[in-house]
Amino acid sequence: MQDGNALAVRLDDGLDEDKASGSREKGLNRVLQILEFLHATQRAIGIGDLAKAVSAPRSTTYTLVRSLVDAGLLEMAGDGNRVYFGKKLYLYGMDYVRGNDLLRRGRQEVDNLSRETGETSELCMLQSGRYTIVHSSPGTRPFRISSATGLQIPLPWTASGRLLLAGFERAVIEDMVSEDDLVLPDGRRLLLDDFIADIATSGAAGYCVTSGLVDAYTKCLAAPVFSAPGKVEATICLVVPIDTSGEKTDDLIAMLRERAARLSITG
Amino acid sequence: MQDGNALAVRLDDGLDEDKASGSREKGLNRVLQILEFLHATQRAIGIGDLAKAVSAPRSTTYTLVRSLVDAGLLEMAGDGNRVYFGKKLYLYGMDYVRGNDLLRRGRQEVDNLSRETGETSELCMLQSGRYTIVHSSPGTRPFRISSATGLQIPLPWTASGRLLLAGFERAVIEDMVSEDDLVLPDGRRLLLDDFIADIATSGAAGYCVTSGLVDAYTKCLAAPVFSAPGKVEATICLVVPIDTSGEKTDDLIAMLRERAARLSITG
DNA sequence: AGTATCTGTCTTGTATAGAGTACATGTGTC
DNA sequence: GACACATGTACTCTATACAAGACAGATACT
Repeated sequence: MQDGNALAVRLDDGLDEDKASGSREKGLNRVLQILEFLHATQRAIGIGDLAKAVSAPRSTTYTLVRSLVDAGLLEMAGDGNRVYFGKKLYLYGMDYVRGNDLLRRGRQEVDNLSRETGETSELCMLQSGRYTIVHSSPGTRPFRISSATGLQIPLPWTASGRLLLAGFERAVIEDMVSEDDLVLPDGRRLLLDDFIADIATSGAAGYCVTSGLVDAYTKCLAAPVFSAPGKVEATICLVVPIDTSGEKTDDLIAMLRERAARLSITG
Repeated sequence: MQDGNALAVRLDDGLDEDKASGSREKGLNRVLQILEFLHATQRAIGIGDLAKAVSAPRSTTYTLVRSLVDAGLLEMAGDGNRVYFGKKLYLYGMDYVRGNDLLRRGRQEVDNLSRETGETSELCMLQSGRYTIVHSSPGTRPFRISSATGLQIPLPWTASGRLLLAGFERAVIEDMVSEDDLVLPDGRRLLLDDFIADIATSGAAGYCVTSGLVDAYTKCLAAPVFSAPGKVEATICLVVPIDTSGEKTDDLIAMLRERAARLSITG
């Protein structure tokens, strides 16, 4: 592996990584970076490469990985000297689901929706200032739009993003959305003001539709799930072909809004 | 802190906790203890209480929890100043499932089994030297035997435990099984030699049945899932009423073994 | 009012965890 | 065989992360 950068991934987001560089770094932070990196790459990696990837000293990485493997948060992957997430993280994740009504019911509802409509359906939330697909159910189309659970996408690219930011101060939104986030995959550039206006109208309307934003062939319908009046905790959304008729789209939106309302906690 | 033990939970297992006590402790270890404690208690807890529970200084606990909350591994629970597992752990857990064929297929198979037989079915694995219920599907009996995912039970109490230890050295087994583990819930005491003999016969037979071990009313049927010839990676098991007829038991065992074989990777 | 017990933040000294470096071992290539 | 480049472990040295304690603000009970 001469290039080694085949694994290059955006890490410099949630945790501000590099700072003054050369300096000594807290072990816990290194661990958080390791986990974040594994989440981004979605595959097992050798310890040496891992050290490079999170730009940590090799010796440190070895000791940290040993701790994590002993604790079961990481596991040595089958073929020898690679590590990936471990069973413990799965167990903790299940604990989270159990303690979180919204997630549990939301997953169920999303599965139902995709089965009933045949379209890809997703449950989305804000995760440390970023849009995250928390659960996704594929739908039955021959060429289905796949998007992995846990994928993080810039907020302005999505319908759900517009709903999730409802009620936030302008300053907070500016903080969450980087310049890069405003550039769509096809190179087009959104204006921050337009985006903020979209947020307001979507919030008022109680749903949001975006067409051809992340790609040219799909349209995204989303409805907000409230954890308290005015507070959007999550969204459920459907990804449909962009040429879906207006009538059908309206039906799906109505369906989506009804399900979202059922999931909401109307305190 | 004279009492404070309302929250006392067995923590002194995987990680050897107390050691020389008064001494300074690595932040990462404290974090691992915190996660383990939350997993054991299965509920949100105040930061002050958390500090007591893992016997860490309050100030340290505050900083660690802040880091973990910022990273999304923990979340402040709804009502104010309590913490519990966060979304990130769920996402990491899903990554684990995705990267782990056996777990993914095993969950599926267990769900099928419990639907087809109506009995409680479980997927079990060794997790840092302890028996762990990795996935469990309830079955349809009016009074069903419930056992939570992630629950850890002494190996000698279970049929799966006997299969999971197949092929291990006697010394290793002695190391994994404490004196307490040999005492059943009703007070009866198993002999280590008998247990080790059970392991051998179960391994040879390719299945294991235990009756009335954890409680007087149930019988546990288990079959091994292999990750390589001779290496037991997991078990699938059925929990049935103790008075299930011999004939029906035999049928279920045959079914179980067939499913387990299908899950196995026969290198 | 006074007392007691929380929570959350901040500051300071020092034990120690992390960084750097070296070395033994393994593997592939020329 | 010599070289380049991995992995995994072991060793010091010192910058700093942890621990302890003080502090202000809440809440609660007498």
